[in-house]
Amino acid sequence: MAPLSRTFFARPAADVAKDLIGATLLVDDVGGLIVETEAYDQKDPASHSYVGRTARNASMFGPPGHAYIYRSYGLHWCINFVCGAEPLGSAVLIRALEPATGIEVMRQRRGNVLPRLLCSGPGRLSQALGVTGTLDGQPLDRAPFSVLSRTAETPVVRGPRIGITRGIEAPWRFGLAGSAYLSRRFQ
DNA sequence: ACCGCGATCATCT
DNA sequence: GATGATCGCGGTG
Repeated sequence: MAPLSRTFFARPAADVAKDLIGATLLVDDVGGLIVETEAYDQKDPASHSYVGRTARNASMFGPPGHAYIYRSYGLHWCINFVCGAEPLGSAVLIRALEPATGIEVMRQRRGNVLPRLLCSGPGRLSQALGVTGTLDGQPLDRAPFSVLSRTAETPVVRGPRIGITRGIEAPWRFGLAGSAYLSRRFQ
């Protein structure tokens, strides 16, 4: 598995989101296989970048291959990979992982919960990997991050995104077909 | 299985 | 004062 290069991320968000399925995300050697993603871009009414650059979304307008991390509902952290060429303001939300390494650490952080609930959701996986706002804007090709390319061809399914009230029709959610670690099933 | 709700806070009206 | 790219729990069918 090779680290994903910055050029990998310098493409439209939907392309990156699809190609991230099957890749590996680690934070300080805790993480696993990416099984669910969603794409957001600046023209998208569901996107944080839709209203233009603000203090919160500044990382979305920075260089590709960096993290955009925000707080959700005042409680949870969620991690995105900034991507796209011009125009800026696009990112991929990482929604679910299949846990692979550091599972004991995940269990300590998440509480003694069923394995399939460790990383099945953007807030859950951020908690399991110890992701907080201090990593917002940090590059993905350096510690503590490691994002590694997938090793085999991967069957990808797609559908509408979850938990949004605008842009609900766009099929910009991607998943590993048949995975038991999705936050919700497709179709 | 589905539904409703409370937690908690940055951002915006 | 309301809203959200969420989660976990407790109720009901």
